[in-house]
Parts: sequence; structure tokens; C-alpha cells
Amino acid sequence: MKTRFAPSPTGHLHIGGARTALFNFLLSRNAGGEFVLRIEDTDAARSEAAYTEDILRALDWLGIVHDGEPVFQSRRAEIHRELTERMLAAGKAYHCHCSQERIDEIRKSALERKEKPRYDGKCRNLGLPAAPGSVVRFKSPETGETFWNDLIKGPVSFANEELDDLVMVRADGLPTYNWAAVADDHSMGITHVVRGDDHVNNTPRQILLYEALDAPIPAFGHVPMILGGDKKRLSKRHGATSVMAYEEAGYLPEALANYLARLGWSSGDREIFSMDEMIKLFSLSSVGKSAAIFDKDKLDWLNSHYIKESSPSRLASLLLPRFEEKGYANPGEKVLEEIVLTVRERGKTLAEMARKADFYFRKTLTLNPGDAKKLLTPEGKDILRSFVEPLRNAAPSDEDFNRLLETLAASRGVGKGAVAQPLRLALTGETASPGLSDIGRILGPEVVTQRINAALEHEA
RNA sequence: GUCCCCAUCGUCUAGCCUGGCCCAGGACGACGGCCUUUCACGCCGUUAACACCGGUUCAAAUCCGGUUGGGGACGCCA
Repeated sequence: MKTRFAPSPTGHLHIGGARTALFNFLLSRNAGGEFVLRIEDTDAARSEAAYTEDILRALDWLGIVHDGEPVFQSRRAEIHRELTERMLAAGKAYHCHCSQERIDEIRKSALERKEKPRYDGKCRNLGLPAAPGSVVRFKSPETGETFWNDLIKGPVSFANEELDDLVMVRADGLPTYNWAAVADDHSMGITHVVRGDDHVNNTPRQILLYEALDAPIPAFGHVPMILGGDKKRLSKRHGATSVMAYEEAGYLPEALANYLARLGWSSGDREIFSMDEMIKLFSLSSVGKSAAIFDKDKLDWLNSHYIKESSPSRLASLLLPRFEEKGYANPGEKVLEEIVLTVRERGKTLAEMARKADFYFRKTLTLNPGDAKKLLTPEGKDILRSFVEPLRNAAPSDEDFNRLLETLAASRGVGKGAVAQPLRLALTGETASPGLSDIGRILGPEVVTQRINAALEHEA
């Protein structure tokens, strides 16, 4: 088995493409086959090397590894030319001299008549030679039916009369998508073509091309689309669609990969899969046939699951750049890991964790006026003052701190929460935070005292 | 418009091929509760679906037909 992922470098690798790549990867690895990457860069105007880089980086980040070096379609012109000659020589293709204007006219009037636009075959039997500006068209069978048993959708068939004579080679000599894909998949020995649903209509054309080439026809599998919340094809307006945007937003690669796999594929009731487990369990027959809506909430859940499972040292090294970006000094591995431990279960993404850990690093805190007004009342400051002495020297253990809260609360006849909140605001600038004894330990007595004093001086 | 595909809780899905174990299971979310120094985490519980119509059958989410709805494709883009 040999599968491939064949993106065109005309944009970032997006969620849908990543899932297609993942399925190809899982399929081939499951069967012990090969998985290759082919960059379809025949559209010189829109292709950019930077996008190729992005695609490579994104696949690598997700843990989707291809075999061998990436293949660039633009460098296979010789093979394409050869195969085109073969088709021409066999009378399976012909030169077409119809002008762009004529083609546009045909399409326009067909649409006006509410018909399916298609080439009328004017040059089909003229035996025209190649000429400047001419294209090569496929002599598509006019009768019969093209059928294949889709690996995901099951039996699919098209009446050949629905298909017109597609352009194989453009006027500039470069092959069009359908022809290049067939020529490459054939010459590269691809056995299984797994791609997006939007290619279903190309498949009968491609099968006809294989037949004309007298080449073995690969198995096809069409993965359903990923939709946005409005059931429209997922696009930028639904939010982030590029894979690397998810890295920036603080998602773990295993979470995204797991989520993407479960979007369309399933294995019983199971939700959590490592890449190895997915490889072991994957099968195209358990990929659903219907489109799926991208659900960020579920991705978030998976991400927090994997964050909770990650070691503090891994999270610390992932978080460090986010702190350095804000100009904070590296407090050292040990402290960083302690900080991580206090925010690991409080953030769904690395970005959220960093945000919740921000107060540890700040030189001075900015108190929300509303919170300050509510908590730094004369009584609140009085409570705060009572913390000064006990916290002056060493940070108490969690147990001792809890006892301190109890004592303070009891002496005032209030709950522990009532005494903890002013201190929380003083130490973190927030009313929600990690546990106070952890914070006290990480900040150290000096900073704790300093922050309490700053809060005491705060004018409501 | 034409062609192709799809149709189970709000969402991802199991079950469908090989009808009965399904008055439909799991997960996310939402809601409620417990835990608790706050916020989370965790735990417990609740909510909610076989699109519709007809047929086959003793029996249909499961098989067949139709309807409706949704998506995709109709480029010298990929």
C-alpha cells in the first residue's frame, strides 16, 4: 500500500487538509505501507515556498511523518510530457484550438439555460496539430458509466455523458490538476487515493484517464468535509483554520491530532487515542460518510486532558517562550514547574495557562477597581494586616496556612473565604487564582509582604 | 439549474452490512449537586436524537422506495 497527501502550496495547511493527511498516514501505517508527500505546485502564480514550509512544519508538529523526501509536482514535467504524448499518440487526447472567449461563451449560455456547463467537443475530431495557445483535451467516452467502490462512501457511479472533454494540458504547457494528479499517482505507484469529499466529481474523470492510459486504477476513498457551526464549509470566518494557528493558541499537537481523527472516525466508545493507538485501530470502514462540524469545545476538552497528562517539565518548556515574549525573566526550571503545577488544571490551552500565571511575574499588580472597592474596605484591609505578621518570614505549609485562615475567620466570625479573598486580591490582583499557600510558597515571603503592603496603600 | 454525496441527542459519534439484546449507548456542551480559601480539577446526576411518508416483515434506527432538508462539484484552480 502506498498513500499520499498532495496539498497545493497556495495557503497554510488547514484543519481539513491536516485531517486528510492524518487519515492517509494512519491508513498506510496501519497496513505497514508507505505514505508520501507531494506538493502540487503547478499553479506558479499562487504557489509560494513559504506555504510549503508551513505545510511541512504543520505536519511535523502534528506527528504526521511522510516517507522519503517531498515530491514537487513542478519538477515532474518530463513525466507529464511523456504521458501526454502517449495519450495523444493513442488517440485518447487531442489538441484544441478553441479560444478562451469561446469557452467562456459556452459556459455563460449553458448557465443561462440552467444547464451544466460543458465543452461541446468542437475540436474533438478535427485532428488539429499543436499550436501556440492551444490546449490538450481528453477524449472522454461519450457513453457508458464509470463506477468505483469508494473506500468510504461505497458504490458510486457517474454517467459518462455527464463528463466533458477536460483540459489535460494548459496553453502554457503545464498539466491541469486532474491530469497531473493521475500522471503522478500512476507514475509514483500510489495504490490508495484518500482525499476530501470535494474531489468526488473528479474521480470518474480520473478513472477514465487511468483507463485511457491502460494503467491500474487505485482505490479511492473520499473523506467528508469539515463544516463550521453554520454547516458551511469551514473557512476563516469560522475562526482559526490553519494548523499552526492552533499551536500559537496553545494547543498540544496530540490533542489536535486526536480531535481530528475523531472527527469522522471512531473506534467504539473510545475518545482518547495516542498516535500509535490510532495507527493500530484505524480503518477507513469506520470513517463516517457525513460531514462533521468542527467543535472547538470538544477540542478544548481534549487539550485540557492532554495538558493534565503532560509532565510539568514539558509544560514548563512550552510555556517559557510565552513568558519570555512578555519580557519576564526565566525564574528557573524548578520554580517554573511549580508554577505549572498550579495552573495546569486551570487552563484549557497553553495560552490560557500563561495568562493565569501572569501575576507570578509582574512587578506591580493592577487591581480591578470593582474588586478593590469590594475587598479592600477598612475591614478588608484590617484582615490583610493580620496576614502580615504570620507571613513575614517563611511561607507556611498548606496545612499551617489553612489553620491560619481558620483562626482568622473564627476570630471575626466569618467564613474562610471572607478572609482569603482580600489576600488573594493583594497577591494576584484577581479574585480567582490558584491556591494561596502555593502562591505564597512560589512568590516567597518578601514579595508576599511587598504585595500586601501595596494593597494596603491602595486608595479605593 | 444539472450531476454526485449525505441524513441517530445542540455537537462528535456507537448501533445499520449480518433486522429482535435499542422505549437507542458513549463523549463534548449545557444544567443541577458534592468537594472547596477563590477559580478550576475531580466525582455524582439530569437534559437531549433514530428528518418525514410509504413498503417488506411476526418484528425496522437497521432492508426497499419516495419526499424533504443539507453539503459538494460543475475552471486552461487545486
